Amino acid sequence: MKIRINDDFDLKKIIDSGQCFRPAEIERGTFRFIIGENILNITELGGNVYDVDCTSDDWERVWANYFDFGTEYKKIRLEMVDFAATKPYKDFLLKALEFGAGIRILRQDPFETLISFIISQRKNIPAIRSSIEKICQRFGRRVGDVYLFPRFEDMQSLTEKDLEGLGLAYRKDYILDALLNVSDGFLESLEELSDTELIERLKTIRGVGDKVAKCVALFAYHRINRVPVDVWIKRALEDDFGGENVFDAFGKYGGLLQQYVFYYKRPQS
DNA sequence: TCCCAGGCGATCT
DNA sequence: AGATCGCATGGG
Repeated sequence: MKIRINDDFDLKKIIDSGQCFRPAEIERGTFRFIIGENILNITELGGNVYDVDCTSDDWERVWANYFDFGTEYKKIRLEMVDFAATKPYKDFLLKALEFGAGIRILRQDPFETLISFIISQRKNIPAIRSSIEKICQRFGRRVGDVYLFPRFEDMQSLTEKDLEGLGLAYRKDYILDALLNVSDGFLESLEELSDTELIERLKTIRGVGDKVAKCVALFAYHRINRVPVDVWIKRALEDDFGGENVFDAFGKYGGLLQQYVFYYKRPQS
């Protein structure tokens, strides 16, 4: 099925912006995304046209939400460009907003996002991907040549021993504590909470601090005003913004701006 | 080889 | 409340 997408939509940038770990460019111009038990192969045909290997029903039901087509990213980006132009650090900001044009914030699965960002601490992105892929292969259901990310039910009775050999190191305990907490609709119940309450609840899980909680809030619960501050954002704040927290100034889009800055600041691997 | 990674919890002041 | 430190492992 062919589709046309007129808004900001750059698959490679979305994948390389550090918000997700499993999606990949499997052939030149063809990308694979997975959410739940849904697998999508999407190919760039040029001229804002894409080929997708799903039904129009699944596109509307699953993928339009996942790619957040209800939000106009180009419009927001241009608003941010106008606002950035009034700032003393505009040179860096304008370059970041241009460089990252096409980035969107995916609406990802909360359980996968939580486990993934617990793993992410003190790891580089290739190492994170490696650990997550091993988890999928060991505990996830196989669909063709793809392993789904395991559901909570697939992991709930795991012990520390089951988590060996996955490159998790001290994070094993954190994942086990997350599994203890994440039951009986815990993650679903967070949907209705305010941003600050959501983050506080997530931080009750061992191994979830401010940074990981904000990543989950931003990437799974779509709280696009929450700003995870990692080493790269810290560096940008010091190197490029004179220590001033620019993200506050952008208010409700702070988390989105954070994503542009992260993508611009982090060297491409 | 060596450095460092989308941090966190414990332990101080 | 804020600063410092150890942490296990793997990727570049």
